[in-house]
Amino acid sequence: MFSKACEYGIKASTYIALKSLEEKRVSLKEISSEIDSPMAFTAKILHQLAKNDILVSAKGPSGGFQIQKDRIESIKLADIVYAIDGDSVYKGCALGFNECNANKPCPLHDKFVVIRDELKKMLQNTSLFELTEGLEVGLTFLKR
Amino acid sequence: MFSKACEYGIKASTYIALKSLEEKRVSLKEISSEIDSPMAFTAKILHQLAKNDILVSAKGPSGGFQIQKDRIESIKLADIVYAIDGDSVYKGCALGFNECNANKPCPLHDKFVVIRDELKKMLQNTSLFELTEGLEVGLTFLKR
DNA sequence: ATTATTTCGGACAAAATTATCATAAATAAG
DNA sequence: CTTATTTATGATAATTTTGTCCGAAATAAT
Ligand code: FES
Ligand code: FES
Repeated sequence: MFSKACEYGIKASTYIALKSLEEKRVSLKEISSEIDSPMAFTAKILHQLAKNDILVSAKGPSGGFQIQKDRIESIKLADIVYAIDGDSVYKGCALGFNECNANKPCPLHDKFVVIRDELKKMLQNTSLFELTEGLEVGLTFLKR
Repeated sequence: MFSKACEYGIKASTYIALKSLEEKRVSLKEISSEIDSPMAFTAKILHQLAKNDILVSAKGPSGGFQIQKDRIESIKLADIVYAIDGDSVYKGCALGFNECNANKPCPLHDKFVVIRDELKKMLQNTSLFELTEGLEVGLTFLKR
């Protein structure tokens, strides 16, 4: 469904959000340990998210990554997925046409669009804050 | 969403179904031309589908692929996807855990399961026959 | 039987994705 | 200013997915 990069991106963002809620900045090392992801690969993804204005990075000792507290509620999953995987999730054709187009649809178009739109809605409606809620109370997990 | 292999598999199966409705067997060459897919790669996918009892293959001159007419309605997209991509579409975790498990869920679990189940239902309810209907009347297409 | 055609099957190759490594750049702290 | 720490960046490697090639096996037609 999502690329590995995207999965790491979502998990990392969620963890950073969780810590940012208590004003803490977190290092790459801590992040990749907490979400169980390859460190260097995660670094690139975080860099990508920083470029896309989703999180803030700081170099040097006591540096790390953070998300502005007041944005945790307004940053949606869709923003993260878009920053990493682009719009393929929203515009992609089920059967691989370059672009989904209702004027020259693939046989699966009608039924697929319904699902894809629900996925889209879900991603657009789910904020980073929501993802942290279950984590805090030990109801959900970022690694096993 | 689906792998390339799966996309080709669905398109090929749909085309074979379309021709099988008029008792025609179709060659690999014709198939990959009609769905615009790499021939040798398509061959492997068709072979895979034949092994999984979704279509019948015949070697030699005037050989090719066919689907039993009386099964075109009962073969569902889910069967094809399963034969090629396995159960990852149905059991996969949104954030990459080995298996989705409600007892130790990822932060996206609850919202993701809803979408995944709808996709599952859609695939289980959509028959190969349904996909051919639009094709016959020029409403849908297998290539652009 | 021979031949032409077509799927089967395995080895191989290319491309994309995922992951690692080494070094540079920034910066906080002493 | 120097040093230690941490992100940034580009090169490289491993893995997976996608795609190609070629000969083997089957079989229909002559
Ligand atoms: S054209 Fe294929 S999903 Fe819309
Ligand atoms: S555990 Fe991640 S989707 Fe169920």
